[in-house]
Amino acid sequence: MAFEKQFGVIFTNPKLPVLDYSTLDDSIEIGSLVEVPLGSKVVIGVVWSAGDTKFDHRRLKQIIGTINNIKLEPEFISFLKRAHAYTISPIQSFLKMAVQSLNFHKDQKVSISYKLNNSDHFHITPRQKELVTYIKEQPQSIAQYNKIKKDLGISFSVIKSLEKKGVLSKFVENKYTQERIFNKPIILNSEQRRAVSQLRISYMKNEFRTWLLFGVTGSGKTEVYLNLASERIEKGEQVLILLPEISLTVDFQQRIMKRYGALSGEWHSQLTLNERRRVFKNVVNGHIKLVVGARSALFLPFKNLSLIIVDEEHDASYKQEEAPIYNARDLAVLRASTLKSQIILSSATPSIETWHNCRLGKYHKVDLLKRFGEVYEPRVTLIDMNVEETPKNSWISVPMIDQIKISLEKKEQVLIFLNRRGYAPIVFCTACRISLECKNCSTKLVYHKKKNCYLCHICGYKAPEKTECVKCKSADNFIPIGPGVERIRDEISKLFPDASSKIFSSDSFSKGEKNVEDMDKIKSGEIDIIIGTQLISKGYNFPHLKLVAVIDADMGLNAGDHRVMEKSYQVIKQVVGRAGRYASDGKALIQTWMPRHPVLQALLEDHGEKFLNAELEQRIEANVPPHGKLISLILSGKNENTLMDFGIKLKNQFYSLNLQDFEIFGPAVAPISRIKNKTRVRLLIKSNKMTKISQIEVRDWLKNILVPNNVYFSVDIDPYNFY
DNA sequence: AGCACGCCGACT
DNA sequence: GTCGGCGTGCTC
Repeated sequence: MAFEKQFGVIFTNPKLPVLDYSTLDDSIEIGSLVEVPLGSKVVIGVVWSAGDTKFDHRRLKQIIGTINNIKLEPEFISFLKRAHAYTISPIQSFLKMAVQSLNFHKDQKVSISYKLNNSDHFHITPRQKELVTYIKEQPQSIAQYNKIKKDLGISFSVIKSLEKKGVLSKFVENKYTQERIFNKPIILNSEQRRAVSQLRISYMKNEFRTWLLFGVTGSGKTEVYLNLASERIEKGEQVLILLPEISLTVDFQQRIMKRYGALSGEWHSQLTLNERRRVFKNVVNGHIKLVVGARSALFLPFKNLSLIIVDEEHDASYKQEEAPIYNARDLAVLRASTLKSQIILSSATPSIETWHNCRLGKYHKVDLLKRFGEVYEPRVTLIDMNVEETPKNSWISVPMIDQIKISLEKKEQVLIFLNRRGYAPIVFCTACRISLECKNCSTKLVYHKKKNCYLCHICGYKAPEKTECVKCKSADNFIPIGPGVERIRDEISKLFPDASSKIFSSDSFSKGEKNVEDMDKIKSGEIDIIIGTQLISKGYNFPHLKLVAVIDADMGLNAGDHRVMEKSYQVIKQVVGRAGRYASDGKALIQTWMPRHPVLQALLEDHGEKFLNAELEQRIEANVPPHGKLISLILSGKNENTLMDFGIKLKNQFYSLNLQDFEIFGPAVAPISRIKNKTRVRLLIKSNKMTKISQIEVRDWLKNILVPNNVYFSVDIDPYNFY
């Protein structure tokens, strides 16, 4: 007997409230993924709560049905709620990330394969024999239907009759359900074994800790966590590895393939809808045991996730800057805590927050120490640019040129690092003394020589080659100011015309097969000089690289926020770590105008821990995070007056909360005052102490703010950017 | 977010 | 009189 039940359903649209629906389906319960009618459309929702009895029953519409019988686990729902409570971004936005790939209306394509069972059937026709011989030669005696048809040109009936005889069996191939070979463990050194066993023991004691796996580049952190991952996977549990960049997942997949003989589930924003659906489905049903992905993979509804790994946990790419604004590393810790599972944050240059949490005893540190003769670190030399001169429009100093020359003569690979895409960051009209600006933002356009255009690095606006100066309407007086990687390459080509070079940045290296090719060329040493932005500092291994040359170490140090020291140290340390991982004579040259600066001294002395401790002390003294807390409020919209009015209203409301340890700054027009043709106004809330109660009050206040229709309002907890 | 409703000015 | 601008409010 089915009784009508009533439920509240939540949607993926933040503007929609929880709405009530009825159902006769007994299998529908809280957490069920459903389709419901809404207005004139059918939308996806999640059964969220018991129904509201006050709502007129006669007006209820019925739930159409569940989607593939998927039900979100209570643990996962609780994670979404906590993510919402922490970030103050609408829970619907997080839900959207969890179910965004569920366009199940279109049929999913599955590739059908056939597997050979026994090849010695007595009665067999010539065509059938041909097919049997063919399949025998295939790996694991499995062949895809499409491939059989293409290679042999046989008809489907041949396959069908063999299937009837029991020679072949149908096999719905799923590259994730392939049998895995877990018997290729890499031999660990004693340091790695110690780390693995420390983490394993903690796991077996059900301690559910957050670990920082701390070790220099090349100390083998990856092997340590892959070892632990294997143990979980063998038990049938799921493991998630988060990586900071999409481009890394390709490289990482090759590594996984080598080790496990199978691919892991891959998850990032560039997947096609079909791939996305397939991975989603197999994560939900538990077929995919290992997921390697970018930050959004954190919101996949795993069936039985038991270990999360955040590789390069310090990386700023984990911070999503668009709504919902969140830091995947922090939310990963949150998810692990709702799961009651272990989480490993891995880094050679940990973030100050994580370091702080270790010192407080909230997180636990496991070190991978250097072992003499196994891990090499390059010798760092600073080049004082106050002493060295470079000619106009060149940026490589004489000592650096000399070293590059020596390396090239020895056939050793060189990496030149400059954290700036394009040819020149500013294009200046000498007649009018103004520079080219973006049409939609208050930013300068960057000249890209290869693409032959001017690009806005904030909104992506592209101005064509023949763009004119807004004032004199002429394109004849433009000169490029300052260097980007493309310009450095020009300089390199002039200095070393015989050397082959390749630019490595998000422009030249985004997706597709050419990447793999280029990467192979770099890895094989075919390319003499790599010129790269910070993309190159992330996780790649270059076996032939011996010299790293940093063009401008001071670039990041000019930004005004509390993270400049940390960020500069991390990126330079990571890029320096690319050199000489496989040999003892790796070198790093760093050009700087501030050789006495603590960041550069820390790089020179190579005292990572000392730097972290000193930086943490300074933050505490200056009352900035991780001591205390920052919350950015960002208002954007067409009309600056409306924004300022709303900003002032917010400020007054904040004052009436009467909080002791909090201050509020602003409203003020943001440093980048206009993005995508919307004016931006910012406020900053700062707490001097970590008073939990006040924090909750601020959060509760922010959650209930009524935002005017023509204002976009976003809250950034623990901001990274202040523009 | 969509979409309908409705209030007001401009125009075949 | 009718068309269409967009501000307001609802979707169970």
